[in-house]
Amino acid sequence: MTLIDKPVRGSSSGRPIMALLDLLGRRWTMRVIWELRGDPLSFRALQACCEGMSPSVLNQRLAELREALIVETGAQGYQLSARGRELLQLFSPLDRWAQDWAHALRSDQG
Amino acid sequence: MTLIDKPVRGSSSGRPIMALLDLLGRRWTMRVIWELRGDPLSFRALQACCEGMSPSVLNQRLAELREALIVETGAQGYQLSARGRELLQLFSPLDRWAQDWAHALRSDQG
DNA sequence: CATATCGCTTCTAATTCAGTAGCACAACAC
DNA sequence: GTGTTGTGCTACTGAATTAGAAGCGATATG
Repeated sequence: MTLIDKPVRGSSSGRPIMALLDLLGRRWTMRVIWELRGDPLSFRALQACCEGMSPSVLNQRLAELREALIVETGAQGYQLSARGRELLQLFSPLDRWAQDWAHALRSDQG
Repeated sequence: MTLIDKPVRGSSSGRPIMALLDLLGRRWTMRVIWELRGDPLSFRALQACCEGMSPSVLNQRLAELREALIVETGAQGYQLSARGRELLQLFSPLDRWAQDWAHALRSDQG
């Protein structure tokens, strides 16, 4: 039973996008992918990047991301797989969007 | 103190992208945005779309997304704001990516 | 009046996450 | 050999988040 077929947390539809949204909708998951956008990082470097997130959760996320073939372990530590870099590129526009968004929030509420 | 300025869960950097990743990295958040890609949905319709997610959590997510100006309430129920639809468009390629991904996972593990 | 549907609240239990301490291993110095 | 340092990672307990069911007040329809 693969990661895709088994009933995903909060989704038993089996549709890949639901499985993906569930995977990404776990605390720190997108952040970890984001932090691996550059050079490979060691476990402890990743931990430091993510403001000291718990090693237990980091290890869990890394296991999930490795099982999902998004992250792999290389000689210099953890890095995105080719597929993972593809996914990251889909996120790249988020950075720009987030800046506009922050500006709008400040105008609206601040 | 705005949503952007206050120390975001797991991030005190104040960088918009971190605030965004934190917001999206909560259970059901991306799923709710995804389910609102079409017509407006009522509270209970959204709940049904999301396989019966807890009304307490749904209400909490809707409040967060409204505060973030991503979701708004219209005559026919909840809908994405213009900004929210922009964000959704950044997600659209995810659907395609997820299908390739599912195929790869099945080849690799299934 | 009764009935139904709606958004939403309240409550408790289950799950997940946070945070600290520390283990096992390897690479170095001595 | 011993000691030190750094690594990936585990184990544990308490805190935070989520799940799940029940139901309230409001509105609409008969």
